[in-house]
Amino acid sequence: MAKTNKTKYALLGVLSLMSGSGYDIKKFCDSSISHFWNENYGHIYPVLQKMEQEELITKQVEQTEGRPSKNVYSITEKGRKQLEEWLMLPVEPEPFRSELLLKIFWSANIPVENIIEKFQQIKKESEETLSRYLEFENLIKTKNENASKKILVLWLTTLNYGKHSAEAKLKWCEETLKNLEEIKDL
Amino acid sequence: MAKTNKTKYALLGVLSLMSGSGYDIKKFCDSSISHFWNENYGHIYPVLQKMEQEELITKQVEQTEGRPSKNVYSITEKGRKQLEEWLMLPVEPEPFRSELLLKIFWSANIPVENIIEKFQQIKKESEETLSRYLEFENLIKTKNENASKKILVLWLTTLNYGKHSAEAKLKWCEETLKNLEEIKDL
DNA sequence: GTATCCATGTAACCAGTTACATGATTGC
DNA sequence: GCAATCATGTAACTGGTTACATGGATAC
Repeated sequence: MAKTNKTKYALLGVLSLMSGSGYDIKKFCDSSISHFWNENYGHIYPVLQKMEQEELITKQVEQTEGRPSKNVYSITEKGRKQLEEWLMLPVEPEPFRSELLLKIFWSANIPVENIIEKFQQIKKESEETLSRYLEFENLIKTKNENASKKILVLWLTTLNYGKHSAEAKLKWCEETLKNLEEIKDL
Repeated sequence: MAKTNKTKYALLGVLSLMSGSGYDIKKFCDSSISHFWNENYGHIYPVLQKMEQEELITKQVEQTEGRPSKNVYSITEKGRKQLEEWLMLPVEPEPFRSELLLKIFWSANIPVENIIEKFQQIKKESEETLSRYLEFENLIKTKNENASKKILVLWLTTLNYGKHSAEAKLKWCEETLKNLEEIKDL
């Protein structure tokens, strides 16, 4: 069984909230789900075309004065149904691949100082990530006061995942740095 | 800049510990780094061939009675050097994509009961993952008593990452379940 | 006699990234 | 005058997965 194309559902998700062009969709993604999902034009445009053929979305060309013409896509009933079917399905376990852990695992011959540097860097990045999440949380809470409680809970849940995993990473770095300092002088 | 082929380094890593065939390498991966890295034959064999051409590894054909012939690969000096160069480099931030979070984000029209079920399942999986890590930790500690302290620390560090993130996921599930129960009857 | 292990490989395919190409408008 | 924004797309490429093909040996 071939891997299902999840980009399709990401785009359908955006179009279930609003009609828009590939460009609009990309912007929306960047400002809302970028902490766990990214898309790039080179993929968005062909997938939109394919979805139009499958009648999951429809296209309307919009001409504005002195602007490049815009292909505005809207989700169809069929599209909405397919999205919901997918959403109802249980989540498949996602294979996890980490370059970081791979490097650590094979670092027996690398100077401990180099490994320590790496962990200091990762620790710093985790701290930054964490504070970005906290900021973003406030933004969501204040900007969406009139959104439904359910949507708010769902959106905060995705954020909360980020917070928990950044915190976990941070703790891991601290523990590891302690362990590495211990073996530094052996 | 094209994405660098990390499978190459995974295979070089294994071959830096031991010479072996594609089959051996796969077995090793499955039993040691499978909690953060996976490889499959369809990728291993062609990459091994390519690496041989680049002189990072050498091949020796081994014939045993009543066995399929075996291509035993060994790492060369050049291969060892390339591996170490890569290991010394700082870790690039890894783009993160989560189908789970994508589904949650778009679940505004999905019954809360369905979402709750998903989280119960994920919680269960996290608990299982966590206990597998704990078992594996004991295994590593007892089985590698005579390994160098450094290697032990490195290996346990990769495991520890898994433990921390499984714990974080568990906590996240519990919090989310509480939140979902609250909005269930709205 | 059946399932699993040992062992290697290819072909088809899909997802996703990067670079390239174009060009007008708006804001500084 | 320059950078950024708006806007769409294609081509080349890479990485990775799955399915297919083969076949003897061993363990139950």
